[in-house]
Order: sequence, then C-alpha cells, then structure tokens
Amino acid sequence: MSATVITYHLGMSRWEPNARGRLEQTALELYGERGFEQTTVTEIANRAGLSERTFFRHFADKREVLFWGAGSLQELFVSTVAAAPESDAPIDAVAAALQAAAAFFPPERREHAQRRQAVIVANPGLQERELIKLASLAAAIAGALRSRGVAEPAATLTAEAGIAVFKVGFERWIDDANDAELGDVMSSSLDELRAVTARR
Amino acid sequence: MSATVITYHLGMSRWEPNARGRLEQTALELYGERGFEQTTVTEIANRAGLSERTFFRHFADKREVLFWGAGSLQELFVSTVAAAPESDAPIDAVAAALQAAAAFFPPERREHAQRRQAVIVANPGLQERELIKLASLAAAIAGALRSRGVAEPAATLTAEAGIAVFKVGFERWIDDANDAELGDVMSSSLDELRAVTARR
DNA sequence: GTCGGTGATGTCAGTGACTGCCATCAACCT
DNA sequence: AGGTTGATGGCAGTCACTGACATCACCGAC
Repeated sequence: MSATVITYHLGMSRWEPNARGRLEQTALELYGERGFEQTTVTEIANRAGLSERTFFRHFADKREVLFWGAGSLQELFVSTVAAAPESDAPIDAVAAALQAAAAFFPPERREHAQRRQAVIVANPGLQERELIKLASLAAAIAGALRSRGVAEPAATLTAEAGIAVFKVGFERWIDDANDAELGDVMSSSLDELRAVTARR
Repeated sequence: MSATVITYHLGMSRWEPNARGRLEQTALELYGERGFEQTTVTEIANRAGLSERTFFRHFADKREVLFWGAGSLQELFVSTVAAAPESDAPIDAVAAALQAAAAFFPPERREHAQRRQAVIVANPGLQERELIKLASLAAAIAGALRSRGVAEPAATLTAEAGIAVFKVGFERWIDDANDAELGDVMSSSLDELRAVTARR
C-alpha cells in the first residue's frame, strides 16, 4: 500500500485536487480487494486522505460512489433519441441511442468496466443500485419518446425493450472472450430481441 | 389505535400465532401512515407485540417485509414456463406464465396492491428492492427457458421482454380507472411490445 | 494590503439498521 | 421427570448516515 501524501506544495491549493475522483478510485480498489461489505466508508476516506464526512458530501451513500457516471450516459441516451430523424420508428430511435451509448465504452475501457462489474455482481445491494439506475434510464428514454409523440404504453415498452437489449448486450460485451465492439453486440442483441418477439 | 392484546389464553400456545403475518400487516400500515423512512423497525415490532430482534429473525431487513410473497410468484412463473407445450415458442411460454401470474391478482386484491404500490413508489429504496425481485424473476424465467432448450441470448432476452410486459401491465392495472382484468392488460401489453419491436 | 465572504473540509455527537450472543420458557419427546 | 427444541427477549456492539458547528485558504471589494 502506497501511503497517500497529503502535504502542501508550492503553488498548490489548500487540498489535494479531485477529491471526488480519489474517493471513487479508492472505493473501487477497496471493494475489489476486500469486498463491498468488508470495506468501511472511513477506510475509503482515510486512504484517500479525507474524512468520512467528506465522503458523504460527495456521494449520497456508500454505493453511489460506483454509479456517479450514470448521469452522463442518461443524457447521451436522451439527446440521441431526441435527435433521431422524425421518420425513425421509436425502436429505431432507441437503436440509435444504443449505438451512441456503445461509443461511450471503447475497447480501452473494457478492463475497467470488468473490474467494476465484478464488484457489482458480487453484492446484491450494488445490483439493486444498478437496476434503479437502469430503470431511471428507461424512464428518461420513455419521456424522450413521448416528446416525439409516441403514446403510452408504446413509449415505456420501447424504452424497456431498449434497456433489456442494453443490459444483455453490455453483459455479453463484458464476458465475451473475443473482443467484439460493443456497438456490434448491441446490434445483434436487438436483432435477437426482434426475432424472439416476432409473430410466427 | 387498537391496543394489541398479548395475553395467554386457554388452549393457546405461548405466543400469539402468525408473528410474521402480523409484522407484515403492521409494517404496511405504518409505512402507509408515516412513510417508510419515518417508521422505525422498533415501532413496527412493538405495535405487533414483538421485539425488534424478532422482526429481523423473520425478515432480512426493513424492506424485505413488503416483498416476502415474491417467492411464490416466481415459482408460478417458472412452473408455468416449464409446463408449456413443447411446440410453444419461447415467447408463448412466457405469455402463458404472464396469464398464470395475472390469476394471482384477482380484482379483490387490487386495492391491497394499490396501497402496497403507493408505499413502494414513494421510496427509492423500496423501488430498488422491487427491481431486484423482478430481475431475479427474469433470471429464473431465463433458466426455465434454457431448460426447454432455448439458447442464449434468446432465453434472457425473452425473459427480460416478459418482465417488461409484466411491469408495464401491472402498473397499468394498478392505475387503471376502469377495472380491467390483469390478464387482459397483460395480453394487450404483450401485443403492444410485439408491435413496437416489429420490423417494418 | 487588508478584510469579509465563500467553499471545501474536519470534528463531534447522535440516530437507527442490523448482528452476535446468551437467556428464557412453553411445548414436545422419551 | 428430564432433556431437547423452537420462538422469543435483552443487550451490547458496529457501521451507515445526518446535523451542527468550527476551521482556514482563497478571492474579490475596498
């Protein structure tokens, strides 16, 4: 363990910069090493050179530290759905958003995503948090579809279908031995969903 | 508030029977009256004539008391999928399970379901718990489909599509002003999903 | 240049969820 | 009668999370 150096340097501000980022990184490390439940918030904060209280100023709870990035993904989904050509069917607007989202996970990020996902699947509480983030994403997509004039329940069902594809696609991308592009996995997963729900 | 009478009666066992059921009912009442977070486990247990410690012997945590019935619903889903004719396509086996599940919520149970759902939608933590129960349900359905010889990712996608229909259908049934049968709502929701994912 | 406001942080005390451990006591079995 | 079992109570302890208040470098107004 490398001691975190917290000293004042010439030209530096009062505190080490990027407290939130340090907390995020430290938390992922500790959750990975000892497991989520065996890690206390005090440990995370101290290793990051901060106090427990400061952790809770940056993150609403012990789980949220792993999900802080979800907001930008949601914005990307919503803006892509909104920007799709009017002529696109709802499912095609969602398909476009899936491609845009896939671009947020380039091959370089796969290893980090794997570590993160390993922590999440090992703890039910973290899975709960992931699921509610995805549900929030689905609700936002449904809202964007409604803004395009899609009625209910079509908007919600299309959004939920899109999230189902995202979940399955992302999981396959994480687990896949070959290094397929996430966008391709998303495309084939959507195709598969269409095949599976098609009337015979 | 009616005082809970905890006395020993001739021919009765040492404790009032059905401790779990009393805890469940009391918790729903208090969550509804004061809200989930404003209710302490001690309050629930005491009003039910038990101790906090006993609450946690019956339920893993404060949220679980509202979700104890999920197990039997999951069994119903799985056994119905397993019992569907071999000739059924995966989505049709899931459709049959949706109908079987709908029979678990006859019109008489709607009012209770509404009260329960009102508590859940008012609290993010409870929504998280509901979502992980649905995810567990989806995983179980996917497993049942795999036992029928359905390959991945078709099994998981079909199961997730089924859960999406269940969520949307259940919510519509709860909110619906007219008193449609849940089975009918499920059918039309599934039709809508098919329409929305269909290729043009 | 000094002075007061601001923002990020620390400290501390408190509440409540949850757990481990041990005691109790009626019912049941032998 | 005596031993076992099962559901419970009591108690101490940990830890997540919150509110209130103090600190102190920075920064802009004067």
